[in-house]
This record gives sequence, C-alpha cells and structure tokens, in this order.
Amino acid sequence: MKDCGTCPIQHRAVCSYCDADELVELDQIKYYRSYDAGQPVLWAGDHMEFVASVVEGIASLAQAMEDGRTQMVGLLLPSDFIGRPGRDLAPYNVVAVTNLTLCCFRKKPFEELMARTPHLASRLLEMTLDELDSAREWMLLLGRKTAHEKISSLLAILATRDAALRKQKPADGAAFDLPLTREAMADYLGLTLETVSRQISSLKKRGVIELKGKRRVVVPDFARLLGETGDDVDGGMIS
Amino acid sequence: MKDCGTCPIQHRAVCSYCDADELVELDQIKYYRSYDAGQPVLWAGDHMEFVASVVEGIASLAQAMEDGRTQMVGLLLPSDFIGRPGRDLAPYNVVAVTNLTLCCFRKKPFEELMARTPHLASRLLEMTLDELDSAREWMLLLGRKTAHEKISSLLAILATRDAALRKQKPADGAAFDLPLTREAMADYLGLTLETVSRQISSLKKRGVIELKGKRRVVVPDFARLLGETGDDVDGGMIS
DNA sequence: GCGCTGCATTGATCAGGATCAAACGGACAC
DNA sequence: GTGTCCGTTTGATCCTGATCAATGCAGCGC
Repeated sequence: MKDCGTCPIQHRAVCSYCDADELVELDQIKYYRSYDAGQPVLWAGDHMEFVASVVEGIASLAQAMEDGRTQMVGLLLPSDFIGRPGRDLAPYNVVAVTNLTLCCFRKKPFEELMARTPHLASRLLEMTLDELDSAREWMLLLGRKTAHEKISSLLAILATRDAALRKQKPADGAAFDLPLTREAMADYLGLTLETVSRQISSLKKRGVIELKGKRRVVVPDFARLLGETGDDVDGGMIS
Repeated sequence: MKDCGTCPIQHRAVCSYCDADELVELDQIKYYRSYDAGQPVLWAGDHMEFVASVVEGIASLAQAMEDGRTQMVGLLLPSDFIGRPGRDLAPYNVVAVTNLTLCCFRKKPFEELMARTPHLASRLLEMTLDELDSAREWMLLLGRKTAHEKISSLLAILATRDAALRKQKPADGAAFDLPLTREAMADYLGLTLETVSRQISSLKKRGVIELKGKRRVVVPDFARLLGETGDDVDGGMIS
C-alpha cells in the first residue's frame, strides 16, 4: 500500500491500489469540509454533488419512519467512504455524530476518473462488498440477538475498530471512548435508550466492562466480552 | 437492453450493458445447475468456484448462530446474482428455497472478463449497491417494525417482485404464490413461525389478504396492504 | 450561589412476541 | 382404509424489552 503524501487517511480509503498519476488527479478535485457534532451532512433525497471519505470523526447513516422511529444503517469511522458513484440522490440521512471532517471529491470528475481507472473501480466494488457483509452481520444482530448480546456486540465492534485505527488488535485492558450517545446506540441496535442504559449498567456490575466517567470504557478481558456477543468466538474472518 | 438469445434471463442480470463479444465469451464459460427445494447450494466457508445468476426458483442467504438461531440475509429471485468476484470463500449459507436453476460462470474466467470489461464491472458495482440498499431497508424492518408491519412488508415485497417478473406493477386483486414456508418467513423477518402464522391469520381475518389454500395469496387492495407496512407510502423510489 | 439544559440512570408497569404444547390437515406410503 | 410426516394453526403462559415517569448529574450562563 502506498502512502499518499499530503492526504494520507482518506486516500488510503479510495486509492490504496492506484498509481501516482491518479493520486495527483484525485488531489486536484478534492476539498475538505467540516461539520459539528449533531449537524446533518445530507438528508435523504438530497442531491449529492460529492463523494467523500471520512478523515476524522464519526458519521451515521439512518433511515427514519414517518412516526419518528429511526434505525441507523451505517456507522462511518475514519477511512470509511460516503457516496455512490452513479447515484444522484442520497438514500439516507447522513449526520455527524461527533465533530467530523470529510475529504470530498466532486462527483463528476471522480466518476470520470473511475471510468478510466479499473483499479479504482474494483477497489470501490471491494469496499461495497465489505459494507454489504457488515450490513448482513448487522441484520443478524437486529433480527436474532438479545438486548444483552446486542450491546456486547456493539462494544466489541467499537473496541475493535478503535484498535484498528491504531493498527492494533483489541487487547485486554484497552480503553476507548464511546463516541455515541445512549440514544444513538439504541438507534444502532434497534433498542430503546433505557434498555441500552440498563444493559450497560449490568455489564459494568458484572465486571465485563469498567466505565471511567460516562464515555470512557475499559475492557479488562476482551475474550470475555466476545463471549457475551453470541458470536462464533473462534470464527475466523471470512474473506 | 439487449436480448441475450439463448440465455435470456440470467444474461440480463449480469450483462445488460455488455457487447455481443462479451456475450459470446460469457456463453463459453457458462453451465447450468439445478437444486431441489431445501437443498444446500453452498455452506458458509466453502470455496466458491463459480458465480451465478438465478434462472428459476428462489434461493436464500442465511447466517446461523451456534445455538441454531438463524437470520436470512438475502432472498434471491430470478435475475438475482450470487457470488462475489474477488472473494474466495462463501460468507453465508446458500439454500434452495424452491426448486432452483442457476446459470453458473466459472469464477476465474468471469473475473478475467470483468477486468477487461468496464461495463460489466460497473454493472456489478451497481447491482451490489442495489443489494446494499435493500439490505439497509431490511435493517429498518428488523430493528424497528412490529410483527404486524414486518409481515405486511414481506407480502408487499413478494407481490411487487412477483409482478416485476411479469413486467407489471402490483395490481389490486393480483394473486401470487407464497414461495416460503412459515419458518423461512420467520427467518426472514426475525420472528418465530408461530408469530408469522398468527399475523397472517389476522391479516386474513381483517380482509387485507385472502388465502387460496395455504400458499396462494390474493391482495384485493394493494394500497391497503402498503398502508400496513409502516412505510412512507408515497415515498418514490430513490435512485 | 441559582436555574436551566441535555444526557444518563433507575424504577414501576405493561404488552408484544417468544415459548411450550396440542391439534389440525393434506400428501404420501403401505 | 391406516399411519406417518410435515407444515400449519391455535391456545395458554411467560418473559424480555418497551413505555411512562422520576431522579441524578455535569456543564454552563447569569
């Protein structure tokens, strides 16, 4: 994998396979955008004039029903990609969960570049397939896991992704910040915020996690946390 | 869209944008396979030596937990695509729900063809994005809808797809066959088969649907069925 | 200090679906 | 015919998580 110079994080997301020339082109059509926590990035139905990758912070994709029920359908951490070449309208609400910086590429030139760059296109396909896999993992969680297992799964996911950002494996005793409010976790998991709060309290009481303040989580024994998720614990990553 | 001659249905799925030359190449690497209802096509973790499109019948993708809980994560109707270029191992169990005929393409040559055929690659990306969208729609269903809304949504989806196979819009009074057992519907919806059965009985009692035998469904008023789904009824398709 | 606001926790109660159990009905073999 | 098998329906009961409600707690402006 190449180091992409002035734009390391987001270029890793979209062009880890592309050549120097394409990097230069990408550099020419990119621009940065920042959002405050809670600020909407896109509403469902908006015209999307850019695709983007997350540089810093967290964004969520969510679907809402008319009566206010909402379900988060995507959680975008640094290096994740927003947008869909070939589509014009945003299919979901995109909201900045924390302060957020995006590296945006104007859609038209990006698509043109993609059409000329097989590696970029196949990288996009690969990323989309990864997203599809994680969506399907998520479906198992929503459809079949108990509240208990849902919370444990979410904590395990966050701990893993947090460690991955530092290029580490999740380790016993590792600490990370909960980037989501109880309500956002509830929307992620298909629960109410009260249930989320209760389950977190229960995990704390049973010593599976420790809380430093309300947001910092310490996982003394990562394998034990995994044991609470209901997942196949030794299940190797399937590529 | 081209008519693909000897192989109309499945070619429409994978190569509606490709040229005659590519059609010929696809023809050379294809072969058919049939499965009986209930028969497994692939187990999670199997090596996949082919990609395929569904010619006739229905297949399901499902994830299973160790204790037997299972969640369907994909329902493949004629013209849907199975397999992922670039991946070696099947990520889910694939099972023939009804008698099933696949048109298979050996994976290696298919991938080589794809690498040389931008249109084929971008068509694949488009199809994958569609799948991602429907997975996310499904997540809303699993996370936030009531049993009642879930059943109605499933019936609406099946009615719509059934009509689409005949190139029609779902019409009032249209009838279609329920291709799934109560248990398969339960796995689709994240419910138990008893709840599925009760909800169907309730819809029947209230006159939203009629049952001819156990499998044939008549929808006298399609808009009324849609009204039971909890979905934004006038919500246009977002592309 | 005060009150206000936004998130989180905790409690009491309720209800939607799960679970356990029995019975039904059609297809099929004999 | 009888019996069995499988998918389905229906009933009775239980329990998980939703709902309604009160309280806690930290940050912040005044």
